[in-house]
Amino acid sequence: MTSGRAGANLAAIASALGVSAATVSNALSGKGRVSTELSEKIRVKAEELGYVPSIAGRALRTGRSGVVGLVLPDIANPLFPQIAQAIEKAADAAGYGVLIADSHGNVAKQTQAINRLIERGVEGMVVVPRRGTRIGNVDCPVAVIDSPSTPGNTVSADHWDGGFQIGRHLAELGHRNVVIIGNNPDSNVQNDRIGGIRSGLGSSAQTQTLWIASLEKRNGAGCPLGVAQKVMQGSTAFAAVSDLHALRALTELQRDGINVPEQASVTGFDDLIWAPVVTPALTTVRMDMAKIADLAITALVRSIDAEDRPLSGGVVADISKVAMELIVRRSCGPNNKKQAANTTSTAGELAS
Amino acid sequence: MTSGRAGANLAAIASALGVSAATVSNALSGKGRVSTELSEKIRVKAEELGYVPSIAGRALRTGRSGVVGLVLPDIANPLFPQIAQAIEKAADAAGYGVLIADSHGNVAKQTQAINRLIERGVEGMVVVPRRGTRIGNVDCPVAVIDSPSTPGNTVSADHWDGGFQIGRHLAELGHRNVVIIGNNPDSNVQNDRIGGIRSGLGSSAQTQTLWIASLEKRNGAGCPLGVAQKVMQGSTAFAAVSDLHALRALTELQRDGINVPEQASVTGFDDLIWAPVVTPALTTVRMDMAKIADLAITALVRSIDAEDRPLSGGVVADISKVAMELIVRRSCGPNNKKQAANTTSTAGELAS
DNA sequence: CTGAAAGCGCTTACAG
DNA sequence: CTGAAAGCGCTTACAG
Repeated sequence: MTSGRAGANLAAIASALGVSAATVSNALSGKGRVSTELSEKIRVKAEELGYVPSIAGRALRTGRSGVVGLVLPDIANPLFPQIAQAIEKAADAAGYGVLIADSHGNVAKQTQAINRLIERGVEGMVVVPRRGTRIGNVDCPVAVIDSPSTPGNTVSADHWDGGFQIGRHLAELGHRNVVIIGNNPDSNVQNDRIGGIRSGLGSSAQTQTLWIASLEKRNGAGCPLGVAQKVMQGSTAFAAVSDLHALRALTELQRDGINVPEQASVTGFDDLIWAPVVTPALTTVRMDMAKIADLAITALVRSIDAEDRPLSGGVVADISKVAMELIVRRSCGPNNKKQAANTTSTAGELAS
Repeated sequence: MTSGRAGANLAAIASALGVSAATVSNALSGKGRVSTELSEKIRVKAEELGYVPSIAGRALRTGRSGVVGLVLPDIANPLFPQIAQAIEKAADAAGYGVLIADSHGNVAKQTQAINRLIERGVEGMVVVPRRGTRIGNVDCPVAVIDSPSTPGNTVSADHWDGGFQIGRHLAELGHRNVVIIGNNPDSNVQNDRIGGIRSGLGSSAQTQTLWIASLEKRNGAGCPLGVAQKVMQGSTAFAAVSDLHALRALTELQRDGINVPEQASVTGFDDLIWAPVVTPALTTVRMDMAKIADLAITALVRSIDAEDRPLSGGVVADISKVAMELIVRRSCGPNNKKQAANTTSTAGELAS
């Protein structure tokens, strides 16, 4: 906040023009208390001197930093880049800069990250909480992006509806025996998605849930999911709560000689970067990140403006859930008994 | 930068204790000009009042914002999360906050992003430039992370060496006919990697390069790479310059009935999140992001300290390239003529 | 060891 | 329409 690396400050412009700093300030902020001609002269001079306003000076005077924080549980998570990008864009449009913080690791780190952000003077923050964390008692407005079923949530995708769309799509393709693949049964987001999938499939469908975390605890990280076996046992579709798990299922099926989508359909979630790239391309569901970010930032800014330098901050209350969009790609085909039976033997030949 | 949401500022502590603000400042900054007992009393009082120093006040006085910028060409790129995370961590360790900026789109956006960062008072910035961009004439120290062969580069992975390790590994496994998969021939990073791969394979190997961008321009986005056909024509390995392209090749091979690694090996680059998760797990090469980030931030901070509020900034000069680490996983096996010949017919059956 | 004073750059009532 | 003055919170010589 050295401001004038380029040298000029308000006073410099003022003295160069023989006017007061107050007038320069008024002219540049365009509040209209200065004559048009003088304003114009000041603007030109400012440009000429390469004037860059000092955020520090302004912040000190107004108590506003023009910066919000973004707390992410794990920046390396493949979904968060989308969030970060959307938040940055929305914040920028609202005139705010974005300071990032990674709550990587544990809840203590999250609290620490939040505190550091406060020390750095953020006016508010958007936080994507760690699993099972409640954000309480933060000294500034907070918008929480999590899951509609999480208390204190501000905005999020309608994960349940996303699941419902997937489930309905599979049902329409004729799938009646579906394996749902989740990672962690403690995740609100995952449970919302799974609930939606089940509901979308309808009561006539058989479902079972494969929890990767439990499986890996038993068999070691990176162990096979055993999806090919599920196909032998009659399952015709795999609905994963993330494109990452869908990818895992897809490649394991292929490696074991099962044709996707002829013998088994695979769906994911989130439209991650590889979804359109793999063969066959993944059917998935996408959240409208831009909209979520807009809502989060709008709510945050409203709260910041409403408070207008109070002594206590707080959590912005529940607002809305954003619809998800189904993206149908080739990994998902009709359940065709004859073909499935047909290819089982071929698969057998190849698998060994 | 409202500082005292919690209320207390230096003056409040001072008057509560009947001392001067200067003394409080000295005590809290620990520069040792205050008696131990008084220091302790001040520290306790500060804690009690929930004192949070005003960055704005300090910044205005010292001319230092304690913030650096991070400019990324596309936050949604799967590799950048790792960069962002590492930079955030390194900056945090050095006492700096990180303001993010996305130069998404074009070069004009990049310039604009840089300017906005300057307006926000960053003391320096780390930039991962857009392809083919030179960063010049920025009003603060800049560390550039790109490729050793890019002029003005500050730190980066040794992409050539990473390629070399991949190439040598494939050569040791007996591969003599390798397809290199790149995206864009204009990328310094990709060219470095490809040069390394060729060199690692040695002069006895036949190589050809498949440029995805050109292919897609002819055949449309998401078109098949035709990798199975390459196998029929005698290629036994595919070395991609990114795990994303490796994944594309892998799934396409599997979909076309080619067994990986028995009939063809596949390697990637960057150890992206799915590399260990797919079946077979991808052999790849990883950059030491933590080290790269440390070097970038160290160089940046040194430059910031050296300048100590000059009128001109500039680019931190060339420094170093960081070794890459080969990660061998199952996607990569020995070239075994007999087995390859053996499975070709099976592949043929399935392919149609 | 402690304090009084000045000043970083800005904005905002308030006077004129 | 324009200006003089005060003050946001901090740190840093300088005196004592």
